[in-house]
Amino acid sequence: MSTDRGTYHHGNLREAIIEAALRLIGERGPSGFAFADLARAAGVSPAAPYRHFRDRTAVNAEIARRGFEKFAAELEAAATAQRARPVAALEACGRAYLTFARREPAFYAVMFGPDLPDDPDLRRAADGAFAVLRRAAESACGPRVAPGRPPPLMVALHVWALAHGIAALFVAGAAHRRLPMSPEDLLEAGMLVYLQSLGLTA
Amino acid sequence: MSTDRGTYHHGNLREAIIEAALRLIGERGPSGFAFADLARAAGVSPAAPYRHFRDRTAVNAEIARRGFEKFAAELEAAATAQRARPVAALEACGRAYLTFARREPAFYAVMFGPDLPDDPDLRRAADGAFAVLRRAAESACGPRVAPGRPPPLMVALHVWALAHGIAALFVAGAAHRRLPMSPEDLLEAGMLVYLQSLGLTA
DNA sequence: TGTACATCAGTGAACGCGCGTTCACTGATGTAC
DNA sequence: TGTACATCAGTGAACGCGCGTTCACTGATGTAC
Repeated sequence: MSTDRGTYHHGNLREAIIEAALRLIGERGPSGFAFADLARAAGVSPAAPYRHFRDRTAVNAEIARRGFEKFAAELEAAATAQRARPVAALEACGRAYLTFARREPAFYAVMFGPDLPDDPDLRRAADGAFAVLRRAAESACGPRVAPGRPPPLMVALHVWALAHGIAALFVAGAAHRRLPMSPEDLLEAGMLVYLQSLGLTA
Repeated sequence: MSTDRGTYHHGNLREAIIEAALRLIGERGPSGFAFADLARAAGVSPAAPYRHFRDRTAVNAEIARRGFEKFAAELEAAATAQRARPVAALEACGRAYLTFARREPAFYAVMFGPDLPDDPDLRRAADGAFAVLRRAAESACGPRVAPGRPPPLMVALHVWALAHGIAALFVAGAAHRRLPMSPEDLLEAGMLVYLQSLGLTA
């Protein structure tokens, strides 16, 4: 933020750029700013960011990577807090999904937005987040899946998709999309119906 | 497309601009082009589009509005084809959702993307599409909702969110997001589990 | 049917601006001796 | 502990470009009489 650093070297420009990008995304939406804006926001000459990032896409990739790591950690924390009750843990993951979308709209927008490169590190981070949900689904489903029931991987995908759909439509989505209940209640009700069908209850 | 029209007046520039925008969005993603590109793509001077659209956001709004109308029509057609079996009709709506996302990625990206104004016409069109799903849910749930079961509105929201989540993550989303099954199968399995729980089967 | 005229969609030249990128440079930092 | 030097993060000026927007205009179209 400080335009006057008082020193020639910034010290932590890389971090400052990421922070500036997150702030700008929060204010104006993703792709609502230019690469040069990052330099300006960090109080640095327009050439300086090139020492750290090739271009805007590289900044996005780094933001998304960190976002997925943070996301994975929060899902993990939510699941761990309910580790004694696997079905409740899975539900807690869903809730954590919505919480993340609400509290970190900038991360969320980049993580699931367009303009992301096919970076291996990024993919790994995203897979890591999904893996948390998958493990939660495996615990919830138990060691033996009854015939005719979806395997845990599919359960994880259903929860992911439902939570993502609710988050995209009603949390991160257009502000004018109103809902006669909270997104959390909508998700909880949906998961309840779904999990009951699998013979699982929290 | 034709740069040489041979006539001073274009005749149907408004349509040509919309078409050009859809084509460009399809090729480079939403926000992957400039307002001036639309004039170029339509083979017209850079000032011409101003006769029809204020700016890029206005073009987006028009695309989204048409997209929602088309979307509503396709959901309606899917439901009508199964009108004898209300639960199957609701499932067909879900499938139509995915089909639309796959066949009309440009419309889809704009309809659910950022950069949309809070236009009343647009909102009406979006509400109209949801209304189709809602009616399908009402038919599927039947006239009397058993106590403890979610009301039809909520069922419609669950189906909408699940379909939207699957579409966003695995149809329109990052190409690297792989799935060990088709999005259609994932949705069908999810709806099956969900509807079974409500005592509904197609 | 023909003519005059109003309308308005599209022209094309022009503008100022800010973006992305480069460049030779400068000065702070850390390390070898 | 002091000095010389290599490294490299950040400077600031400069560039070409294309964007968004404006303007007085032109010519096609439709309508009134």
